[in-house]
Amino acid sequence: MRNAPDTRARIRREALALFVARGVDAVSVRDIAAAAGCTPSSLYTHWPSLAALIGELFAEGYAAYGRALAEAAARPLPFLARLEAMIRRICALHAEDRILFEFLLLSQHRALHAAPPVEPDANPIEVLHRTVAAAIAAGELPPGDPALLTAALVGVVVQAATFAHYGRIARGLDAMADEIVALCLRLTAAQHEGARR
Amino acid sequence: MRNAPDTRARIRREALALFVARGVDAVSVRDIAAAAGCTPSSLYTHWPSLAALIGELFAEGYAAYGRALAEAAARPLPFLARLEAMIRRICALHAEDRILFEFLLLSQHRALHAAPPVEPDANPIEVLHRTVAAAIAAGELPPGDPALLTAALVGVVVQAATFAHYGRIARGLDAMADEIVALCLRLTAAQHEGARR
DNA sequence: TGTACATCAGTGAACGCGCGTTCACTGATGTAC
DNA sequence: TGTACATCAGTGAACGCGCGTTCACTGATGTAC
Repeated sequence: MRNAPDTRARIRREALALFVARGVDAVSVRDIAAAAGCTPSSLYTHWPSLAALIGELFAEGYAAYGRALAEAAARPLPFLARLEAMIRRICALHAEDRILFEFLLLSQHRALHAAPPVEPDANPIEVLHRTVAAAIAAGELPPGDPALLTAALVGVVVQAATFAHYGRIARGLDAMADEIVALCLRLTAAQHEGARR
Repeated sequence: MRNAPDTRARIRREALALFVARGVDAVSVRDIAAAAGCTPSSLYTHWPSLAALIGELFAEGYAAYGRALAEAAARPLPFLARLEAMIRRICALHAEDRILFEFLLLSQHRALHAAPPVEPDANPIEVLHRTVAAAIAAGELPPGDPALLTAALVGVVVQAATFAHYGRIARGLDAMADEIVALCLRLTAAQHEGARR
Protein backbone atom coordinates (compact mmCIF):
# COMPACT_ATOMS: atom_id res chain seq x y z
CA MET A 1 0.00 0.00 0.00
CA ARG A 2 2.67 2.41 0.98
CA ASN A 3 5.63 1.94 -1.27
CA ALA A 4 4.92 0.85 -4.81
CA PRO A 5 8.51 0.74 -6.14
CA ASP A 6 9.55 -1.39 -3.15
CA THR A 7 6.79 -3.93 -3.67
CA ARG A 8 7.48 -4.06 -7.37
CA ALA A 9 11.18 -4.61 -6.76
CA ARG A 10 10.48 -7.21 -4.09
CA ILE A 11 8.18 -9.17 -6.39
CA ARG A 12 10.82 -9.08 -9.14
CA ARG A 13 13.59 -10.21 -6.82
CA GLU A 14 11.66 -12.99 -5.13
CA ALA A 15 10.16 -14.22 -8.39
CA LEU A 16 13.62 -14.46 -9.96
CA ALA A 17 14.94 -16.40 -6.95
CA LEU A 18 11.99 -18.80 -7.04
CA PHE A 19 12.28 -19.31 -10.80
CA VAL A 20 15.93 -20.31 -10.39
CA ALA A 21 15.30 -22.48 -7.35
CA ARG A 22 12.30 -24.41 -8.71
CA GLY A 23 12.05 -23.75 -12.42
CA VAL A 24 9.78 -21.13 -13.96
CA ASP A 25 6.81 -23.43 -14.50
CA ALA A 26 6.84 -24.73 -10.95
CA VAL A 27 6.27 -21.28 -9.45
CA SER A 28 2.75 -19.90 -8.99
CA VAL A 29 1.52 -16.37 -8.45
CA ARG A 30 0.70 -17.39 -4.87
CA ASP A 31 4.27 -18.60 -4.35
CA ILE A 32 5.69 -15.30 -5.54
CA ALA A 33 3.27 -13.28 -3.43
CA ALA A 34 4.09 -15.28 -0.31
CA ALA A 35 7.83 -14.77 -0.84
CA ALA A 36 7.37 -11.06 -1.54
CA GLY A 37 5.08 -10.56 1.44
CA CYS A 38 2.01 -9.42 -0.47
CA THR A 39 -1.17 -10.94 -1.86
CA PRO A 40 -1.45 -12.64 -5.25
CA SER A 41 -3.67 -9.90 -6.64
CA SER A 42 -1.02 -7.33 -5.82
CA LEU A 43 1.09 -8.66 -8.67
CA TYR A 44 -1.58 -7.39 -11.07
CA THR A 45 -1.07 -3.84 -9.90
CA HIS A 46 2.35 -3.97 -11.55
CA TRP A 47 2.01 -6.45 -14.40
CA PRO A 48 -0.98 -7.42 -16.53
CA SER A 49 -0.21 -11.13 -16.09
CA LEU A 50 2.30 -13.59 -14.68
CA ALA A 51 3.57 -14.20 -18.21
CA ALA A 52 4.27 -10.48 -18.55
CA LEU A 53 6.40 -10.53 -15.39
CA ILE A 54 8.36 -13.55 -16.65
CA GLY A 55 8.76 -11.96 -20.07
CA GLU A 56 9.93 -8.67 -18.61
CA LEU A 57 12.51 -10.34 -16.38
CA PHE A 58 13.89 -12.36 -19.26
CA ALA A 59 13.85 -9.61 -21.87
CA GLU A 60 15.48 -7.05 -19.56
CA GLY A 61 18.15 -9.46 -18.36
CA TYR A 62 18.87 -10.75 -21.85
CA ALA A 63 19.08 -7.21 -23.21
CA ALA A 64 21.44 -6.16 -20.41
CA TYR A 65 23.80 -8.94 -21.44
CA GLY A 66 23.45 -7.94 -25.07
CA ARG A 67 24.31 -4.34 -24.29
CA ALA A 68 27.29 -5.32 -22.16
CA LEU A 69 28.63 -7.42 -25.01
CA ALA A 70 27.95 -4.73 -27.61
CA GLU A 71 29.85 -2.22 -25.53
CA ALA A 72 32.91 -4.47 -25.30
CA ALA A 73 32.64 -5.34 -29.00
CA ALA A 74 32.65 -1.67 -29.99
CA ARG A 75 36.03 -0.80 -28.49
CA PRO A 76 38.75 0.24 -30.95
CA LEU A 77 40.87 -2.85 -30.39
CA PRO A 78 41.93 -5.88 -32.43
CA PHE A 79 39.39 -8.69 -32.53
CA LEU A 80 41.06 -10.97 -30.01
CA ALA A 81 41.31 -8.16 -27.45
CA ARG A 82 37.64 -7.35 -27.93
CA LEU A 83 36.72 -11.02 -27.64
CA GLU A 84 38.65 -11.23 -24.39
CA ALA A 85 36.90 -8.12 -23.09
CA MET A 86 33.50 -9.61 -23.96
CA ILE A 87 34.24 -12.86 -22.17
CA ARG A 88 35.59 -11.11 -19.08
CA ARG A 89 32.48 -8.92 -19.03
CA ILE A 90 30.21 -11.96 -19.00
CA CYS A 91 32.28 -13.58 -16.26
CA ALA A 92 31.99 -10.39 -14.22
CA LEU A 93 28.21 -10.32 -14.70
CA HIS A 94 28.03 -13.86 -13.36
CA ALA A 95 29.52 -12.60 -10.10
CA GLU A 96 27.50 -9.36 -10.03
CA ASP A 97 24.08 -11.02 -10.22
CA ARG A 98 24.35 -14.75 -10.26
CA ILE A 99 20.64 -15.30 -9.83
CA LEU A 100 19.91 -13.31 -12.98
CA PHE A 101 22.61 -15.20 -14.88
CA GLU A 102 21.17 -18.54 -13.81
CA PHE A 103 17.62 -17.43 -14.60
CA LEU A 104 18.68 -16.59 -18.17
CA LEU A 105 20.60 -19.86 -18.34
CA LEU A 106 17.89 -22.15 -17.04
CA SER A 107 14.92 -20.52 -18.74
CA GLN A 108 16.51 -19.69 -22.09
CA HIS A 109 14.61 -22.27 -24.12
CA ARG A 110 11.27 -21.61 -22.47
CA ALA A 111 11.69 -17.87 -22.91
CA LEU A 112 12.99 -17.96 -26.47
CA HIS A 113 9.94 -20.01 -27.36
CA ALA A 114 7.41 -17.46 -26.24
CA ALA A 115 9.23 -14.13 -25.88
CA PRO A 116 8.73 -11.18 -28.17
CA PRO A 117 11.73 -11.03 -30.49
CA VAL A 118 14.49 -9.04 -28.87
CA GLU A 119 16.01 -6.39 -31.07
CA PRO A 120 19.33 -7.63 -32.51
CA ASP A 121 21.47 -5.02 -30.72
CA ALA A 122 20.25 -6.33 -27.38
CA ASN A 123 20.61 -10.01 -28.25
CA PRO A 124 23.94 -11.25 -26.89
CA ILE A 125 24.13 -14.13 -29.37
CA GLU A 126 23.55 -11.78 -32.30
CA VAL A 127 26.17 -9.35 -31.04
CA LEU A 128 28.83 -12.04 -30.73
CA HIS A 129 27.87 -13.60 -34.03
CA ARG A 130 28.20 -10.32 -35.91
CA THR A 131 31.54 -9.60 -34.27
CA VAL A 132 32.91 -13.02 -35.16
CA ALA A 133 31.57 -12.84 -38.72
CA ALA A 134 33.17 -9.42 -39.19
CA ALA A 135 36.52 -10.70 -37.90
CA ILE A 136 36.46 -13.60 -40.35
CA ALA A 137 35.50 -11.28 -43.20
CA ALA A 138 38.32 -8.92 -42.25
CA GLY A 139 40.87 -11.73 -42.15
CA GLU A 140 41.40 -11.34 -38.40
CA LEU A 141 40.28 -14.93 -38.01
CA PRO A 142 40.88 -17.90 -40.32
CA PRO A 143 38.01 -18.75 -42.68
CA GLY A 144 35.22 -20.89 -41.26
CA ASP A 145 31.55 -20.97 -40.32
CA PRO A 146 31.06 -17.93 -38.08
CA ALA A 147 27.89 -19.41 -36.58
CA LEU A 148 29.69 -22.57 -35.46
CA LEU A 149 32.58 -20.66 -33.92
CA THR A 150 30.07 -18.39 -32.18
CA ALA A 151 28.27 -21.45 -30.85
CA ALA A 152 31.53 -22.90 -29.55
CA LEU A 153 32.48 -19.67 -27.76
CA VAL A 154 29.03 -19.33 -26.21
CA GLY A 155 29.10 -23.01 -25.31
CA VAL A 156 32.31 -22.77 -23.30
CA VAL A 157 30.96 -19.93 -21.17
CA VAL A 158 27.41 -21.22 -20.82
CA GLN A 159 28.44 -24.75 -19.96
CA ALA A 160 30.97 -23.50 -17.40
CA ALA A 161 28.09 -21.61 -15.80
CA THR A 162 25.93 -24.72 -15.96
CA PHE A 163 28.62 -26.77 -14.21
CA ALA A 164 28.90 -24.04 -11.59
CA HIS A 165 25.13 -24.12 -11.11
CA TYR A 166 25.08 -27.87 -10.52
CA GLY A 167 28.12 -27.78 -8.26
CA ARG A 168 30.39 -29.63 -10.71
CA ILE A 169 32.65 -26.58 -10.51
CA ALA A 170 32.92 -24.80 -7.17
CA ARG A 171 34.16 -21.41 -8.40
CA GLY A 172 32.17 -18.62 -10.02
CA LEU A 173 32.93 -17.62 -13.60
CA ASP A 174 34.83 -14.54 -12.48
CA ALA A 175 37.27 -16.71 -10.56
CA MET A 176 37.85 -18.76 -13.72
CA ALA A 177 37.95 -15.86 -16.16
CA ASP A 178 41.61 -16.36 -17.11
CA GLU A 179 41.08 -20.03 -17.90
CA ILE A 180 37.83 -19.39 -19.75
CA VAL A 181 39.49 -16.69 -21.86
CA ALA A 182 42.35 -19.08 -22.64
CA LEU A 183 39.91 -21.78 -23.75
CA CYS A 184 38.02 -19.35 -25.98
CA LEU A 185 41.22 -18.02 -27.54
CA ARG A 186 42.26 -21.57 -28.38
CA LEU A 187 38.93 -22.02 -30.16
CA THR A 188 39.62 -19.11 -32.49
CA ALA A 189 42.81 -20.83 -33.69
CA ALA A 190 43.95 -17.34 -34.53
CA GLN A 191 46.73 -15.65 -32.70
CA HIS A 192 48.69 -18.77 -31.85
CA GLU A 193 49.22 -19.95 -35.37
CA GLY A 194 49.45 -16.44 -36.71
CA ALA A 195 52.05 -15.47 -34.10
CA ARG A 196 54.06 -18.60 -34.69
CA ARG A 197 54.44 -18.03 -38.37
CA MET B 1 -7.24 -52.33 -26.94
CA ARG B 2 -5.58 -54.51 -29.48
CA ASN B 3 -1.91 -53.76 -29.49
CA ALA B 4 -0.38 -52.60 -26.23
CA PRO B 5 3.24 -52.23 -27.39
CA ASP B 6 2.09 -50.11 -30.33
CA THR B 7 0.05 -47.74 -28.18
CA ARG B 8 2.85 -47.48 -25.67
CA ALA B 9 5.37 -46.69 -28.41
CA ARG B 10 3.00 -44.21 -30.04
CA ILE B 11 2.46 -42.36 -26.77
CA ARG B 12 6.24 -42.20 -26.20
CA ARG B 13 6.93 -40.95 -29.71
CA GLU B 14 4.18 -38.34 -29.82
CA ALA B 15 4.90 -37.14 -26.29
CA LEU B 16 8.57 -36.63 -27.16
CA ALA B 17 7.65 -34.68 -30.28
CA LEU B 18 5.21 -32.48 -28.37
CA PHE B 19 7.70 -31.85 -25.56
CA VAL B 20 10.26 -30.64 -28.10
CA ALA B 21 7.76 -28.58 -30.07
CA ARG B 22 6.09 -26.82 -27.12
CA GLY B 23 8.20 -27.41 -24.06
CA VAL B 24 7.55 -30.14 -21.50
CA ASP B 25 5.38 -28.04 -19.19
CA ALA B 26 3.14 -26.82 -22.00
CA VAL B 27 2.00 -30.34 -22.91
CA SER B 28 -0.96 -31.97 -21.15
CA VAL B 29 -2.03 -35.59 -20.92
CA ARG B 30 -4.92 -34.71 -23.21
CA ASP B 31 -2.50 -33.26 -25.79
CA ILE B 32 -0.44 -36.44 -25.78
CA ALA B 33 -3.50 -38.67 -26.01
CA ALA B 34 -4.90 -36.70 -28.93
CA ALA B 35 -1.59 -36.93 -30.82
CA ALA B 36 -1.27 -40.65 -30.07
CA GLY B 37 -4.86 -41.38 -31.04
CA CYS B 38 -6.02 -42.68 -27.68
CA THR B 39 -7.79 -41.36 -24.59
CA PRO B 40 -6.05 -39.59 -21.70
CA SER B 41 -6.76 -42.43 -19.30
CA SER B 42 -5.01 -44.85 -21.62
CA LEU B 43 -1.69 -43.30 -20.64
CA TYR B 44 -2.24 -44.67 -17.13
CA THR B 45 -2.31 -48.21 -18.46
CA HIS B 46 1.39 -47.81 -19.24
CA TRP B 47 2.70 -45.28 -16.71
CA PRO B 48 1.57 -44.46 -13.19
CA SER B 49 1.66 -40.73 -13.92
CA LEU B 50 2.60 -38.14 -16.51
CA ALA B 51 5.72 -37.37 -14.49
CA ALA B 52 6.73 -41.02 -14.73
CA LEU B 53 6.48 -40.90 -18.52
CA ILE B 54 8.58 -37.74 -18.67
CA GLY B 55 11.11 -39.21 -16.24
CA GLU B 56 11.35 -42.45 -18.19
CA LEU B 57 11.92 -40.66 -21.49
CA PHE B 58 14.63 -38.48 -20.03
CA ALA B 59 16.38 -41.18 -18.00
CA GLU B 60 16.42 -43.67 -20.87
CA GLY B 61 17.62 -41.13 -23.40
CA TYR B 62 20.24 -39.72 -21.08
CA ALA B 63 21.47 -43.21 -20.21
CA ALA B 64 21.67 -44.16 -23.88
CA TYR B 65 23.97 -41.20 -24.47
CA GLY B 66 26.00 -42.15 -21.40
CA ARG B 67 26.43 -45.71 -22.63
CA ALA B 68 27.40 -44.57 -26.13
CA LEU B 69 30.07 -42.32 -24.64
CA ALA B 70 31.32 -44.99 -22.25
CA GLU B 71 31.69 -47.41 -25.11
CA ALA B 72 33.81 -44.97 -27.12
CA ALA B 73 35.81 -44.03 -24.02
CA ALA B 74 36.67 -47.66 -23.31
CA ARG B 75 38.45 -48.33 -26.59
CA PRO B 76 42.17 -49.13 -26.36
CA LEU B 77 43.30 -45.92 -28.02
CA PRO B 78 45.19 -42.78 -27.00
CA PHE B 79 43.06 -40.14 -25.30
CA LEU B 80 42.68 -37.82 -28.27
CA ALA B 81 41.50 -40.65 -30.49
CA ARG B 82 38.96 -41.72 -27.87
CA LEU B 83 37.80 -38.12 -27.46
CA GLU B 84 37.33 -37.85 -31.19
CA ALA B 85 35.36 -41.11 -31.21
CA MET B 86 33.13 -39.84 -28.41
CA ILE B 87 32.38 -36.59 -30.21
CA ARG B 88 31.65 -38.32 -33.49
CA ARG B 89 29.34 -40.72 -31.70
CA ILE B 90 27.34 -37.83 -30.25
CA CYS B 91 27.16 -36.13 -33.64
CA ALA B 92 25.89 -39.38 -35.15
CA LEU B 93 23.23 -39.71 -32.47
CA HIS B 94 22.02 -36.20 -33.34
CA ALA B 95 21.28 -37.43 -36.85
CA GLU B 96 19.86 -40.79 -35.73
CA ASP B 97 17.18 -39.37 -33.45
CA ARG B 98 17.18 -35.63 -33.49
CA ILE B 99 13.95 -35.34 -31.54
CA LEU B 100 15.44 -37.30 -28.65
CA PHE B 101 18.61 -35.18 -28.76
CA GLU B 102 16.59 -31.98 -28.64
CA PHE B 103 14.37 -33.30 -25.88
CA LEU B 104 17.44 -33.98 -23.73
CA LEU B 105 18.84 -30.59 -24.69
CA LEU B 106 15.75 -28.51 -24.00
CA SER B 107 14.57 -30.30 -20.89
CA GLN B 108 17.92 -30.93 -19.23
CA HIS B 109 17.49 -28.44 -16.41
CA ARG B 110 13.91 -29.36 -15.67
CA ALA B 111 14.76 -33.05 -15.66
CA LEU B 112 17.96 -32.80 -13.64
CA HIS B 113 15.97 -30.92 -11.02
CA ALA B 114 13.46 -33.69 -10.40
CA ALA B 115 14.92 -36.86 -11.87
CA PRO B 116 16.14 -39.78 -9.81
CA PRO B 117 19.94 -39.68 -9.84
CA VAL B 118 21.21 -41.53 -12.88
CA GLU B 119 23.94 -44.03 -12.13
CA PRO B 120 27.34 -42.55 -13.02
CA ASP B 121 28.10 -45.04 -15.80
CA ALA B 122 25.01 -43.91 -17.66
CA ASN B 123 25.57 -40.18 -17.12
CA PRO B 124 27.28 -38.76 -20.21
CA ILE B 125 28.75 -35.83 -18.29
CA GLU B 126 30.26 -38.14 -15.68
CA VAL B 127 31.71 -40.42 -18.33
CA LEU B 128 33.42 -37.57 -20.16
CA HIS B 129 34.59 -36.00 -16.92
CA ARG B 130 36.22 -39.20 -15.72
CA THR B 131 37.89 -39.74 -19.08
CA VAL B 132 39.28 -36.21 -19.13
CA ALA B 133 40.44 -36.40 -15.52
CA ALA B 134 42.20 -39.69 -16.20
CA ALA B 135 43.95 -38.22 -19.24
CA ILE B 136 45.23 -35.27 -17.21
CA ALA B 137 46.37 -37.58 -14.42
CA ALA B 138 48.17 -39.77 -16.96
CA GLY B 139 49.93 -36.80 -18.57
CA GLU B 140 48.05 -37.25 -21.85
CA LEU B 141 46.70 -33.73 -21.38
CA PRO B 142 48.39 -30.69 -19.85
CA PRO B 143 47.52 -29.98 -16.19
CA GLY B 144 44.30 -28.07 -15.56
CA ASP B 145 40.84 -28.25 -14.04
CA PRO B 146 39.29 -31.37 -15.58
CA ALA B 147 35.79 -30.15 -14.79
CA LEU B 148 36.30 -26.90 -16.70
CA LEU B 149 37.76 -28.64 -19.73
CA THR B 150 34.86 -31.11 -19.62
CA ALA B 151 32.42 -28.21 -19.49
CA ALA B 152 34.10 -26.58 -22.49
CA LEU B 153 33.96 -29.78 -24.55
CA VAL B 154 30.33 -30.38 -23.66
CA GLY B 155 29.57 -26.74 -24.33
CA VAL B 156 30.88 -26.81 -27.89
CA VAL B 157 28.71 -29.78 -28.82
CA VAL B 158 25.61 -28.73 -26.88
CA GLN B 159 25.66 -25.16 -28.12
CA ALA B 160 26.17 -26.29 -31.71
CA ALA B 161 23.05 -28.42 -31.25
CA THR B 162 21.23 -25.45 -29.73
CA PHE B 163 22.13 -23.27 -32.72
CA ALA B 164 20.93 -26.04 -35.02
CA HIS B 165 17.66 -26.21 -33.09
CA TYR B 166 17.00 -22.48 -33.43
CA GLY B 167 18.02 -22.42 -37.09
CA ARG B 168 21.17 -20.39 -36.50
CA ILE B 169 23.04 -23.27 -38.11
CA ALA B 170 21.33 -25.09 -40.95
CA ARG B 171 23.27 -28.35 -40.82
CA GLY B 172 22.91 -31.24 -38.40
CA LEU B 173 25.77 -32.10 -36.06
CA ASP B 174 26.77 -35.09 -38.17
CA ALA B 175 27.37 -32.79 -41.14
CA MET B 176 29.64 -30.64 -38.95
CA ALA B 177 31.40 -33.49 -37.17
CA ASP B 178 34.83 -32.71 -38.64
CA GLU B 179 34.65 -29.08 -37.60
CA ILE B 180 33.27 -29.89 -34.16
CA VAL B 181 36.05 -32.42 -33.59
CA ALA B 182 38.62 -29.83 -34.66
CA LEU B 183 37.20 -27.26 -32.23
CA CYS B 184 37.25 -29.76 -29.37
CA LEU B 185 40.79 -30.84 -30.12
CA ARG B 186 41.89 -27.20 -30.02
CA LEU B 187 40.35 -26.93 -26.56
CA THR B 188 42.51 -29.73 -25.22
CA ALA B 189 45.66 -27.79 -26.16
CA ALA B 190 47.29 -31.19 -26.21
CA GLN B 191 50.21 -32.61 -28.13
CA HIS B 192 47.76 -32.60 -30.98
CA GLU B 193 49.24 -29.43 -32.46
CA GLY B 194 52.69 -30.96 -32.29
CA ALA B 195 51.37 -34.20 -33.72
CA ARG B 196 49.49 -32.60 -36.57
CA ARG B 197 51.87 -29.94 -37.62
C1' DT C 1 -3.06 24.59 11.56
C1' DG C 2 -7.05 21.34 10.77
C1' DT C 3 -10.40 19.30 7.54
C1' DA C 4 -11.98 17.25 3.20
C1' DC C 5 -10.92 14.96 -0.63
C1' DA C 6 -8.56 12.39 -4.51
C1' DT C 7 -5.29 8.97 -5.46
C1' DC C 8 -3.93 4.42 -5.96
C1' DA C 9 -1.07 0.42 -3.99
C1' DG C 10 -2.60 -3.33 -1.97
C1' DT C 11 -6.49 -6.64 -0.16
C1' DG C 12 -9.41 -10.78 0.10
C1' DA C 13 -12.96 -13.38 -1.55
C1' DA C 14 -14.46 -15.40 -5.44
C1' DC C 15 -14.51 -16.98 -10.43
C1' DG C 16 -14.09 -20.37 -14.19
C1' DC C 17 -10.94 -23.39 -16.25
C1' DG C 18 -7.95 -26.97 -17.43
C1' DC C 19 -5.21 -29.95 -15.22
C1' DG C 20 -3.74 -34.89 -13.61
C1' DT C 21 -5.93 -38.69 -12.20
C1' DT C 22 -9.59 -42.38 -11.00
C1' DC C 23 -12.72 -46.09 -11.80
C1' DA C 24 -16.42 -48.89 -13.28
C1' DC C 25 -16.91 -50.52 -17.56
C1' DT C 26 -16.23 -52.46 -22.62
C1' DG C 27 -15.01 -55.56 -25.93
C1' DA C 28 -11.43 -57.78 -28.77
C1' DT C 29 -8.25 -61.37 -28.11
C1' DG C 30 -6.18 -65.92 -26.74
C1' DT C 31 -7.05 -70.24 -24.41
C1' DA C 32 -9.43 -74.43 -22.63
C1' DC C 33 -12.27 -78.03 -23.59
C1' DT D 1 -15.07 -77.18 -34.80
C1' DG D 2 -17.94 -74.30 -31.61
C1' DT D 3 -18.70 -72.42 -26.95
C1' DA D 4 -17.39 -70.39 -22.50
C1' DC D 5 -14.36 -67.93 -20.10
C1' DA D 6 -10.33 -65.06 -18.45
C1' DT D 7 -7.43 -61.39 -19.63
C1' DC D 8 -6.38 -56.75 -20.00
C1' DA D 9 -5.63 -52.61 -23.22
C1' DG D 10 -8.35 -49.05 -23.79
C1' DT D 11 -12.73 -46.03 -22.76
C1' DG D 12 -15.49 -42.13 -21.11
C1' DA D 13 -17.45 -39.73 -17.57
C1' DA D 14 -16.39 -37.73 -13.54
C1' DC D 15 -13.49 -36.05 -9.54
C1' DG D 16 -11.08 -32.53 -6.75
C1' DC D 17 -7.55 -29.26 -6.98
C1' DG D 18 -4.71 -25.45 -7.78
C1' DC D 19 -4.13 -22.35 -11.15
C1' DG D 20 -4.27 -17.35 -13.18
C1' DT D 21 -7.11 -13.74 -12.87
C1' DT D 22 -10.98 -10.33 -11.49
C1' DC D 23 -13.20 -6.85 -8.85
C1' DA D 24 -15.40 -4.28 -5.33
C1' DC D 25 -13.26 -2.65 -1.63
C1' DT D 26 -9.77 -0.48 2.01
C1' DG D 27 -7.03 2.77 4.00
C1' DA D 28 -2.58 5.29 4.11
C1' DT D 29 -0.75 9.06 1.72
C1' DG D 30 -0.28 13.72 -0.49
C1' DT D 31 -2.69 17.89 -1.68
C1' DA D 32 -5.95 21.86 -1.54
C1' DC D 33 -7.83 25.27 1.03
